Amino acid sequence: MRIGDLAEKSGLSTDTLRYYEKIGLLPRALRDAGGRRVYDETILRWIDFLDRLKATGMGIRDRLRYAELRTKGGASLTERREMLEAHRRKVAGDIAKLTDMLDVLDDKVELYRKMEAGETVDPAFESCARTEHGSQPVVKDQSFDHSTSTRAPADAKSQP
Amino acid sequence: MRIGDLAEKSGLSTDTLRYYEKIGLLPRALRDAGGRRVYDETILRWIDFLDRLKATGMGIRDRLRYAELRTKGGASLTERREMLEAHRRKVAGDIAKLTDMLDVLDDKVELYRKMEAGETVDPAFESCARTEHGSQPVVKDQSFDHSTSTRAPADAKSQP
DNA sequence: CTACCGGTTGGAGTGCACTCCAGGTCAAGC
DNA sequence: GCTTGACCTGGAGTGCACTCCAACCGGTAG
Repeated sequence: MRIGDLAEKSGLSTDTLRYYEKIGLLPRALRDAGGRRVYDETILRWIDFLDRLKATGMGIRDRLRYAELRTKGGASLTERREMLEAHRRKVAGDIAKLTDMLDVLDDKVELYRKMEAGETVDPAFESCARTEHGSQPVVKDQSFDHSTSTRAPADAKSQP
Repeated sequence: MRIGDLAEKSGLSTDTLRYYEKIGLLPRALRDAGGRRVYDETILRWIDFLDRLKATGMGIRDRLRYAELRTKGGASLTERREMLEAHRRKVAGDIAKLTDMLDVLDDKVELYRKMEAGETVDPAFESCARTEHGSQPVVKDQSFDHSTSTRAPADAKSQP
């Protein structure tokens, strides 16, 4: 498999694949007689996992660190596990944040619908969209880190 | 309230607040006799909502568009609602993606723990972490857009 | 033989979202 | 009166994550 095929199968551009190799996210590829990169299917698993780490908000630095550890083999298992556990906590926190936002959006959409229909909105509830006001993380889950969402002093309104 | 106080209350830096005003995310603030920005509390609601849009992955362009619509008042209600509905679909998709990733991470952490404990992993399951394999979105929700996650051809393994 | 396609390299350019800085103004406290 | 500190402006700089480009090379089809 050459870089074009891999690009197609992985969904990344050839430029991105070369860039990833340059910075060390992908191992240096074997070359054919003409100096062209040759890949086997297994690389797809790694790319797929990298992609997931990225899609779930892990920055390039951490992905790089993880890739680096991976090349060191078994000795790095513990550190890799710790990285994944830390990422798991971040992901769980993000899910909670997004789930909260879903409620906020639903309320706001509801309000806008009413206003579009010409209903007069009680001044006391004008522009009101239920926000955090201490809503507990919705994910029923033990190892969960709220540190990322402990920030807003729970203002209950939001002007449209 | 001057910009320093607002920075403290909102969690944004004074530079960011001025930058937001410059690009139009925040309305041009009133000034005191000395030309300094003066804010009232209501701006916090707007900043808070902007912050949520950002935290849930809305880019500055769209936030800008929304802010622009907001200044146009009631005539823009429908478009604003449509934007929020589109964002809701994105957020719901993101939650599904993150929830999938949670499972992947749990499996990988589990595997690493076993390997750390010295258990020999069956070669057939070596480096195996259950991935998507068609897991339905976990969010029990009707108006949901999978378009963002219809991408990977479900490769079941991922080299650690 | 040559046109063309897909690959190679190093390096420059892009877009986002800030972040920092120089050089200046203003109001209040000592 | 002078210092201090918060604020002002315009513009430059930063970090991330690509993305594009010029100039070149190698294999294959017509």
